[in-house]
Amino acid sequence: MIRRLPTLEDVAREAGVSRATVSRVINGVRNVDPDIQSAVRDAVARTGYSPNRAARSLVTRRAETIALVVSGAGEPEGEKGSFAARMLADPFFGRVAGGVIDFLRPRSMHPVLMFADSEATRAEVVAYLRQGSADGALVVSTHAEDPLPELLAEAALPCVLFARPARPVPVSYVDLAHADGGRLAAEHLLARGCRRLATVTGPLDVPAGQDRLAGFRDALARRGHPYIPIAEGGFTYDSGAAAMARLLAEHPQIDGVFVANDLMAQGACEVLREGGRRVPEDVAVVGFDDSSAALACRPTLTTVRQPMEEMAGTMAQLLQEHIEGARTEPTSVIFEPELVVRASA
Amino acid sequence: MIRRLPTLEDVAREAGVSRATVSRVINGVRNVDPDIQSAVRDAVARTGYSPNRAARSLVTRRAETIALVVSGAGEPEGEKGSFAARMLADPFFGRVAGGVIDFLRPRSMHPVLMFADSEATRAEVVAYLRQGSADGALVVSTHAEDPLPELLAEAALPCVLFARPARPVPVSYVDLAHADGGRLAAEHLLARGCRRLATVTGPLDVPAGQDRLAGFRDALARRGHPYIPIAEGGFTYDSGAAAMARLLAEHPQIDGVFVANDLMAQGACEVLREGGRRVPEDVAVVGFDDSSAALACRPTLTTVRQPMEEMAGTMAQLLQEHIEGARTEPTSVIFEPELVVRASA
DNA sequence: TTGAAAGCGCTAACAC
DNA sequence: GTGTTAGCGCTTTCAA
Repeated sequence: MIRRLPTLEDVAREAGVSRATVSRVINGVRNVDPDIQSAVRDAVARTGYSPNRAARSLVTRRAETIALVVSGAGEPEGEKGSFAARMLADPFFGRVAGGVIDFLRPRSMHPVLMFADSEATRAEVVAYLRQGSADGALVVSTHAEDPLPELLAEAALPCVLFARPARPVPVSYVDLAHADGGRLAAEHLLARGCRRLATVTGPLDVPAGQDRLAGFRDALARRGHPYIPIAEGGFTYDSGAAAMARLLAEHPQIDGVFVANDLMAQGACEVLREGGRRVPEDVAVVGFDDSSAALACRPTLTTVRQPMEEMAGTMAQLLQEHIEGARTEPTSVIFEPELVVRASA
Repeated sequence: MIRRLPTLEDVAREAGVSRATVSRVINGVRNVDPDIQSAVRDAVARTGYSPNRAARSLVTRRAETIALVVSGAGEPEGEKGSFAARMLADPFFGRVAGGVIDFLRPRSMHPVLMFADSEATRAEVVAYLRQGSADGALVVSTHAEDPLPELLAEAALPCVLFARPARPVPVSYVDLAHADGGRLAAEHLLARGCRRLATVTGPLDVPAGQDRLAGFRDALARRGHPYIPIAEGGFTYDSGAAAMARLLAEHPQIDGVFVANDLMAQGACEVLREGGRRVPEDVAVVGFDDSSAALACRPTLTTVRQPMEEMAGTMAQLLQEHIEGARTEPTSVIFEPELVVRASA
């Protein structure tokens, strides 16, 4: 019995052929005699061989690994925990990661999880890719002005973003037609009879926040509602609750509100309830994303669905094409949102 | 300008020294003249060199990567999405992953995320480690009778489990003194005056479910409460709601309930509210975990805190020791729970 | 269709 | 304290 792990050489000897032949069989290259093929396979089984990834990567120059990176600004470590912990607790990230993984798994690939929220950690991401530890990156930015996409683009490293960057950068991305989502929300609220509308927006320095608001406003303006009170939130539960409270204090007559994501909508519903408003009887609420928060919320949220798993899958697909060189130009793929009607509006 | 990435050779030439010397500087090996050190560093900066991971791994036999694997039984793909998506949405997993990442990050390591819920995917995990793609595995099992720990142990692959396996396996693990947690819950409920207690348990085929129940029962028995109605749940929101409904139907007089995790407690609170019970005035509720669900729940949950980030950090630490050979025998580290009093009890 | 041989970029003896 | 050299295990021309 050999004490080290079996190598190609061992298998070759066992099968009575050369290393090259074993390699061909393993990699499914044609032009190998069927008899020899099965002899090799037997030898592989007998020796319990499995190819050494490092050795293979060294010559193919492929890590067969991709990085899933969550990139944010360097926020203070709140009591909600580290950046990584906060992101992992966010249902939005969960759906994106799930979509990526479901695309990768059938291909026997597994993502490396990275969190970047400082210059040092961003540099680490770039270094990781440069040294060939991963072939490309899927990046989810949580903030406007995130410098990572540019760093990656400058280094000519394959990457695909989830959502359009705030400033133009020559990289591929997948995104949602956020404005259409805002319109959907406006039309639904109007259709159910709401007349005193307001909105809790996302951060107004990121495209998703801006576009959802723009679409909502635009649809309302076209129906004769030129002015809508707004309160800006930060896509978190707490910020949604706080924004709702402000709105309620200044405009107690509100009968319908569009909240730019589900997590904030959950916070808003809570504030509404504490303020003695029934949802949807007194105030109808429409959320955004259709994340797990939409179902966890009481009442369950009527929301604008973002097909995140699909978007994430496409993102991974695009990255693979870039890595393989099948696609060289930056590409964007935009998905359409869909209204999901539940109890809150 | 060279078109390929710079190699050690390039840096050596640039600095006028040998490859070995550059390697020494890069790896911080002593016995290098300070002048030469800085000359090398300059050359590294000038060439923009970064070491090729595959080449290094090939000779060091270290991937400098660990796998974070979530292992479950092959459940049908419910409408809640794939296995990966479900796990990612679970606040329990989020805290574990966050803890692992926070341990790894300062060490410039990044975990590879793997999900195993079938024989094929479990084999993939084993193969991944065997081929040296990762040096070890951190495994979180979601089910009793998970065969993965045994597979890993048999292959002598470094791994550490989160929670004691249902059947004894010679591997290291971190865990909580679950029974003590159950006791804490019982004492708190009794102390606040509850006399008609009940409990929603976790799955009774896993140690965590059994032990929490045993501790709860034990503490009550010692105080003269020999019989407690129970309803078994599956650690999910829905199962908690369903179990609570059963309990309420059969024992409408209940005035206090210990629910074996926060997610189920959230579901239980919802059922209680729908059933016209005020929490905690009519029925006090104590959860378990102190996950994000505890804060999201209305009222906020009084719960038994599991220091998961710390446990996860220790798990990663143990794995590193095993990988480095500093630790060879299976080890267990048990943490103590703590009661966190909030609004629900 | 198969084999021989040349590296991929790096580390680690070993020699100086 | 530094350089020389021998591989690590694999893929891939190039010949046969």
